[in-house]
Amino acid sequence: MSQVRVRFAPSPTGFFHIGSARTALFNWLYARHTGGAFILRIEDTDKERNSEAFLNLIYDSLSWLGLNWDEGPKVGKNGGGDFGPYRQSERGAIYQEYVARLVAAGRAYEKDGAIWFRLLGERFEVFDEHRKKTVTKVKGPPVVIEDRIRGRVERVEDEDFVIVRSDGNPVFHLVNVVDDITMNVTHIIRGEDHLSNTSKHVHLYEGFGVKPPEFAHIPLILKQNGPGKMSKRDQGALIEEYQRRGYLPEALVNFLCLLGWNPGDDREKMPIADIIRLFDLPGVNQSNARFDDKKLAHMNLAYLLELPADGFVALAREFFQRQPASAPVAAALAADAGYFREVMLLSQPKIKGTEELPAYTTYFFTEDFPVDAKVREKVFAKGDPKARLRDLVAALPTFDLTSDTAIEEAIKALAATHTVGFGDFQAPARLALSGTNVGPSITGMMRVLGRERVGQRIARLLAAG
RNA sequence: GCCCUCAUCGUCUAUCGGUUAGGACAGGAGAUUCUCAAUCUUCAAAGCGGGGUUCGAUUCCCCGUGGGGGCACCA
Repeated sequence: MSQVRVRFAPSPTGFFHIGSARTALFNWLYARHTGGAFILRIEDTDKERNSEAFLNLIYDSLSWLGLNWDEGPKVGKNGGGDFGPYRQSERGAIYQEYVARLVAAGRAYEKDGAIWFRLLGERFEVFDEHRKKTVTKVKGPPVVIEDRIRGRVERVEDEDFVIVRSDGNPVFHLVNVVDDITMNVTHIIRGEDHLSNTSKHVHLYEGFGVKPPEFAHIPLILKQNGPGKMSKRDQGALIEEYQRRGYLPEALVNFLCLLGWNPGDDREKMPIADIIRLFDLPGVNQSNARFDDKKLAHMNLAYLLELPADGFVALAREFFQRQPASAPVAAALAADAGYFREVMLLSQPKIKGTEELPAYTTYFFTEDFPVDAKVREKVFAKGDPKARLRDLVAALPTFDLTSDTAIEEAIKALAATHTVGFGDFQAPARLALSGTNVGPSITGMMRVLGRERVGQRIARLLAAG
């Protein structure tokens, strides 16, 4: 059995989105599972819509997701593999040669300046109601595709089709097939939206006298609200967005695997090594899957929680460095990495995603933080918060602020002497220190902020009202 | 309009003819806690409809219905 060779063939005409990522992922998984080669081929024949920025986005997104390619642009020193070049814009001569072969064999002909592929079979004219014109149909046997995921699919291709436009540019179907032939691709794993095109492709293979590779058409990802498949314009569709929001690529990859595939049991969160081991084409579902950002967020949370301290701090640092409007944080980051670290570690078990970090931690980095009026009203409506704050300020100099447990003991002792509960101190103190009622443990906040700032903030709240 | 394809809780899915139809996310309730999360317990929630085949169909076949995709000198 020869080596498996799969490819991912995006065109740099737009943002890199979830659907493309999953197609790339399934190809990559299959290559890694079988010990085959994962090829990246850039389909940049559409000169009008191509852009270098989108091309770089493809490289960046794949790299971020951890989908390394064995052949393709940016691999090695010369060209990136033995079957290059890997950008269609550099393969014009190859296409010309293959078209010439078809013409020589009588399987292609020129008409209206374009070159058409000739189907075999009886030909007849018919008026097409839908297109309102007379077309030449060809009566031939159906193309039979033994798809590795959908099973047997039959389809009749009944009209000759253009393979080279009148401007000289070859069309997608032609270049796609020629590239797959010349790159020795063994398995074509692509979205179901290409299933109907496959009959054209099979005819082309036959025209070239080449046995078609295996086909595996994977289900599409549907947008979570409204009808249709997910496209670049849909909410949550862009890989770039998750990158910017500080999602963990491992979490996104794990989530994407579960859209249309499962290990056969109840396992969901699993290391990539396990996924590679268990992934196979027969395990891929046939039905389309709807994107669910809640489930993705949950997966991200699960990965976030088990991240080691250093990893989380590094992630937080990267995230804040990308944020444009976080001057106080940036300053703190530069001035006191230790303090930044303590603040972030306080937040790790509490937040659902890195993107919550700014709102969750601003008051650690500035004295100029807002006080939530509603929370304030609520806190002041119960018990005697001012008395508790005065007690706290008075006792503060005697507190051991080196550990959370010591602080907890101290507050409990203080509460006991005033015959009130821990909560009577917790709520007003939290309001004073953070201006709100959500956040890390009050003991952790006191420890990290330090005696001086804790005293000042409580005093400030007391003075204000 | 034509062609292809799919069909289990709201969502992602398990079940390869016989199950109290299981799990996860989301939702409800409770526990715990120093707020909020997390965590744990728990509740509610599904086989699109109609015909077959079979002792027995969610599972196999057919027809509907519904969803998705494709029908270019886009990729």
